[in-house]
Amino acid sequence: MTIKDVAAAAGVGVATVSRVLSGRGSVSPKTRDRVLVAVRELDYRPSALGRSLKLQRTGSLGLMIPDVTDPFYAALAGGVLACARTLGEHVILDVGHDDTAREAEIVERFLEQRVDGVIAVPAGGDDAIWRSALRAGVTVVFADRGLAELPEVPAVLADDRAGVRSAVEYLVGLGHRRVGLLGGPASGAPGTPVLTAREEGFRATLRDLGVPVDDDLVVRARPSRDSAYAAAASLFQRRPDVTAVLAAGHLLGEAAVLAARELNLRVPADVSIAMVDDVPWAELCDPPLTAVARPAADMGYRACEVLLRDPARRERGRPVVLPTELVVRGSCGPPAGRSPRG
Amino acid sequence: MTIKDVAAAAGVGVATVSRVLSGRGSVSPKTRDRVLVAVRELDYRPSALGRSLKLQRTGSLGLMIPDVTDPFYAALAGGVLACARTLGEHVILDVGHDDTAREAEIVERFLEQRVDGVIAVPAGGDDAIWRSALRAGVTVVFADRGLAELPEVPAVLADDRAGVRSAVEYLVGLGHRRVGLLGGPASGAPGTPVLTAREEGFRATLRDLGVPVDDDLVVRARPSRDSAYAAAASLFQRRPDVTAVLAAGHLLGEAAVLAARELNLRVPADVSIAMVDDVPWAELCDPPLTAVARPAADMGYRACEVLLRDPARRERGRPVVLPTELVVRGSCGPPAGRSPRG
DNA sequence: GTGAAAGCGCTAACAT
DNA sequence: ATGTTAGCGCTTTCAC
Repeated sequence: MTIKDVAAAAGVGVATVSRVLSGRGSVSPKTRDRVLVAVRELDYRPSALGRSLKLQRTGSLGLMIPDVTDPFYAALAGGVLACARTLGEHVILDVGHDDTAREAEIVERFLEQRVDGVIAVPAGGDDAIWRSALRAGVTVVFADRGLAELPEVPAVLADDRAGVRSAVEYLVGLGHRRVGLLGGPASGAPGTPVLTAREEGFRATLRDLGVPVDDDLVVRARPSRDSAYAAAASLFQRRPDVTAVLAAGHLLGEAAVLAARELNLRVPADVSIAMVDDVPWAELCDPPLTAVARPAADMGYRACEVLLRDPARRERGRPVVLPTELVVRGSCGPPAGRSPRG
Repeated sequence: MTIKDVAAAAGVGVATVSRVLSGRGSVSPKTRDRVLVAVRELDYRPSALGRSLKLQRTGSLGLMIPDVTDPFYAALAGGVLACARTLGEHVILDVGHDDTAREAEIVERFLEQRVDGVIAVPAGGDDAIWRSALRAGVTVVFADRGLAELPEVPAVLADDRAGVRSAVEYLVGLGHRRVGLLGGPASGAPGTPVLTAREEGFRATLRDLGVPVDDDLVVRARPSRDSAYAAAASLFQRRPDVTAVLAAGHLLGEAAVLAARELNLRVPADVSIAMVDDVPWAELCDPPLTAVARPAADMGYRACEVLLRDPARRERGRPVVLPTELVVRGSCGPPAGRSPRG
């Protein structure tokens, strides 16, 4: 079924069919109807392939996230889908697993597909991919993480520094003096400074509040559940004097909760726990976890908007920074110390 | 940058370039190199549009799930992506939110995009969409839910009945006699018999075990958090004598946990809770929740395989049924009764 | 081994 | 108001 068949069936030229279907140009009501009838009769569906080829525009955008299974990125993807829908675009999704080689393949594919734009949560450490995309003429927008090497690529970020600050201020306000940070790129490519904003925010806030920063309380995990758990458990064991810990991501928060439970530490009686990323389980935990909510869906939505309808913002490469919110629940309380080994 | 430019730059015909790039046909090593050099020089990337148009095959498949944000469907999507990757396809993702009108739009778009196939978790109640897709010649595979009206569409399902059975047997084995079911389409379109397999499995198992089925203990919620919570809370309040409850989905499980907590019911001392779907938070709960694990990622992977490389299986419409597994954690114990109103 | 040319389905400029 | 046609970028016969 092609436009030709419809034209033949309706006894008109292909241009006319195109005109009635696209609504552009003028056609007499009579012929319009004839065409419409033929379309229904033949169950005709215009091929996006033909159109895209002609128009040099596919109506599709590529979305690359590290992992669909991660509730944060899933929410981000949801935001992108919502926005894309309102703008009449569809989205090609793929997961890079923070592996630059894989990311390169994915972006390459996006380019071959001639997507109208790309939204990506980049692993970092591979500006080559993105430069190549830029050279090819696709517009790229980063979400959740920006790349310092590529200031020309607009980014939509959460205000991590402020988020961490609010959490640390809350903890210190509760009376904590020895608060640990469970950090490191629990998500993010190995070796990249992805999460340093959080660690920096942590240190800066402590400093501002006049609380001494104990480097021994700042631990970094590699981006795996095992590593996160090991980091959390070792922190709790090595330093029975920590009264509060801030996890710089939901994987790390999960590890903290699990490790505390395993070591029979009561939360918040023995140790207070807070984390960055207000994922759904935070509320189901017992006690429910205090968390810094980053607007994942909004970030996705916004990134899509910037990509598709904000050329102005796109030009000047200043990132869009969205606010975070501290959601206080029951996992933090005043410090009470604990006997060594809980 | 088109194939023409490359041909010109290399001083050959476009056919030769095509041959080199596709690896089909024969070209002398000399010309091959010349072409390859030109390709790199010009940073040429073949357009999937042109190729797809010619080949009548896009290398893409449409994936429609109710919600990316739902950990179960996110995992399913992950499985599809993994399989698609190995088969060299890319996936266009969209979310239907169990709204048939929206589903229709999405499928329509898939068809216009000329996807090679569609994987969908259908809301049900709209076979028109799917018949139209079938008529258009696209292969469709359902995942997670099948449509009775469309037995000709292959489906990849979890063995819900067996899963529920294992949970009920476990509960009854623990000594429970008054076990409630939190059911209804907590996910699934309103009014569809989507979850009835679980309810049926529940009743059948109880019957087989010689435990009387109390209809009053079987409650159905609409697919929203609020409705699920209301159903759970009202069950607990109305029937202080229930000693165990099986939630037929993770949204319902969440509601059960929250309601129990709100009503100060201790788990499992006052009431045992188990649920269908072993989502990540089940392990983070306190106590960790016993759950029937359905292989979401496998289902996605399998659905993709069936779609792309199992024409045989596709023909005979028997669904692929994947096994579930009961993951026993700490949320269930022997019944102990509780004083009215917890 | 290589090139010319047809054609995939569509839109838009041009002609009528 | 409507038909004819070129051409979007590619693959693939078919000649040579």
